[in-house]
Amino acid sequence: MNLEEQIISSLHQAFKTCFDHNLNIGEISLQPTRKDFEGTFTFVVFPYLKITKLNPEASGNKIGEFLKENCPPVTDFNVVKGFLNLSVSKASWLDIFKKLYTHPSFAKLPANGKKVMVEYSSPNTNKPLHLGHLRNNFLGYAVSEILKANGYEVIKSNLVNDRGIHICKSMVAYKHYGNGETPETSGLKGDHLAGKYYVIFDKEYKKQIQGLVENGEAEETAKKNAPLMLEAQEMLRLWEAGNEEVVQLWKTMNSWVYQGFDATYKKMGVDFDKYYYESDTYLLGKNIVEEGLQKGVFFKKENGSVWVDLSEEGLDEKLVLRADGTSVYITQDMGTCDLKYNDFKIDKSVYVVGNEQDYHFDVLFKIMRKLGRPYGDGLYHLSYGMVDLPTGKMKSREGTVVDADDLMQEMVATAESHTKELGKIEGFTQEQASELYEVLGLGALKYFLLKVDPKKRMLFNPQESIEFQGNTGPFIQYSHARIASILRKADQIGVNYQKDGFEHLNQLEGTERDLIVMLNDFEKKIRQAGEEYSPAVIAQYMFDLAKEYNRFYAELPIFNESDNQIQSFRIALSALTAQTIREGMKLLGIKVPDRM
RNA sequence: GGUCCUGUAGCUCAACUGGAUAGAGCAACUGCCUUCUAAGCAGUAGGUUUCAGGUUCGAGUCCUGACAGGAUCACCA
Repeated sequence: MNLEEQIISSLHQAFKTCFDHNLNIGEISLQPTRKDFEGTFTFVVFPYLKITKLNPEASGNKIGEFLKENCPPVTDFNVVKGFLNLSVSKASWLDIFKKLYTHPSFAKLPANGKKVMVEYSSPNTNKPLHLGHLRNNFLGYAVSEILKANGYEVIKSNLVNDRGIHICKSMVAYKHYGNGETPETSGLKGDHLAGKYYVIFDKEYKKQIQGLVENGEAEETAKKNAPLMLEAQEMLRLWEAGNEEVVQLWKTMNSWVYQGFDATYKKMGVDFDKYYYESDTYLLGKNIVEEGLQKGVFFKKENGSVWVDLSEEGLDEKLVLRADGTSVYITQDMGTCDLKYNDFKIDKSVYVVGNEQDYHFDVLFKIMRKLGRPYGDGLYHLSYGMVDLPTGKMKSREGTVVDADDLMQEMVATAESHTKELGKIEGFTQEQASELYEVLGLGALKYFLLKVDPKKRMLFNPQESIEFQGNTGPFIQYSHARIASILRKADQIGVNYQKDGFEHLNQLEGTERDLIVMLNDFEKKIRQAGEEYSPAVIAQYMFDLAKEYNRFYAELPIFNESDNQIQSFRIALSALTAQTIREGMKLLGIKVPDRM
């Protein structure tokens, strides 16, 4: 039983004894005491006045007295209005510290025997990744790590959108204007090469439309009849028919793109356990349409198209199969949904996809539940908001996208110049230095994108994201490096801080206590982040923890402390903080340096 | 137009899910490097939580209605 549970149990007892009332344990909750008041936990008595039949002040006092007498960790209390503030003994905090410090895997909850798949990234293969993908990838990776820490077995998957009209556009443009260019001859990363031709397609296509319009065609028909568009559509048809030449070009260009993506993923520090390719899955789902018809979940219209009626669920009728019997987007998503389950027997399936697809996933999940899938309740759309630029929305065709590779490179370069300016890397080898720049640059970027609640749209201001002060990744990394420095020194001069150097300690400063309180919260934060699928919870916690540590660091001496026990305790407290920062940042996919 | 999301300090974000005097960072200003990393710490200033009602001991949080921004409503993906 942890401290909070212990106090809650005593509160339960208090109501029984003082007011002869059996309070439901689950209904009792404590909240942190506000900084301006004495105490650590606060119990709000307002909701219970009908039970106590006393005024708020008297109720608080009566319960407080009981706890002081009967709950050993509670040493004191005060009542302000209806708020009962509880102080906890130093010994309890020291106990908690010892427990955390000697607990080998405090950052991981026990396995719960459940499997979850997290699908994220899911790129199109016609262009390189951009800023929006960065948010997606960092989120997906971090949520996977967080779910692992919550005891799930996690399968990270990537559903690659490798076929369709978009890649055909790149292929058509390449055929016309490529002159046999390859990543090798052009010096371009494969994904950037494909993207280059996607842009060329759009440019030439627009010229053709303009030409047609000038010849008197309406814009609508011009868009449909432009030769390049017709050619792309024909290419898609040929691809589906298995035309050898087209398939060959498709394979070649996609393989270039994958090489490019691999490099980008590596730099981002994300990975996948399972790749799905849409070229393999796009025909799936038709059998489910059949099943749905038989079960009466779907119905057929006169022209042969198949629909689902979700009006009872507050949505509309939705098409699941075209009149000509071909699939739509949701058809294959139904199929892939089953495929994932059949492959891994997962209990939960998380889709990290932007909020512009809220409606689509709402429909998909409702359909799968209507069909009675065993994993139906485990389907979750982790919907995240767009990333805006100060100049407005990113539009790939207008060239206002922020390229992922460029941005990461820029962040690393900024980290480098900033670090050199501060002149703190004496004695670093060239290799160590560039490793540090990577860690800092990417740490800054990841933290910037992860600290915001996923579901909110966010503004990406290049200037601010590059800041290294305040609520940033490097600030947290810096706090870790400071501690690492202390530990090096402690090892060097032979201070024992492993377990028993502070066994008989019986005093505790306020900042030390505040730090322990915060460290003790880690498990709760991991749980909350898992329940809410929100790395932002961890990010916020990391910042608060680092800030608390820096306060401790500034206020209290360590190596100038004359009392050996206090000294080794402070070093141990620092070590535990470092470990918590390391584990927490790992959940965000951010590395922490030992020196910076 | 229907549906959904968002609206908090000049800017970027929090607020433990209904609790006390709404908190951080950036930007501005003031202190602190002869103690362990100043990428730090302490402090000052900055608010009618978009607006109007309602629910109750108590509302940034819940309900209703405005207003603003965004997404979506394809036999596209």
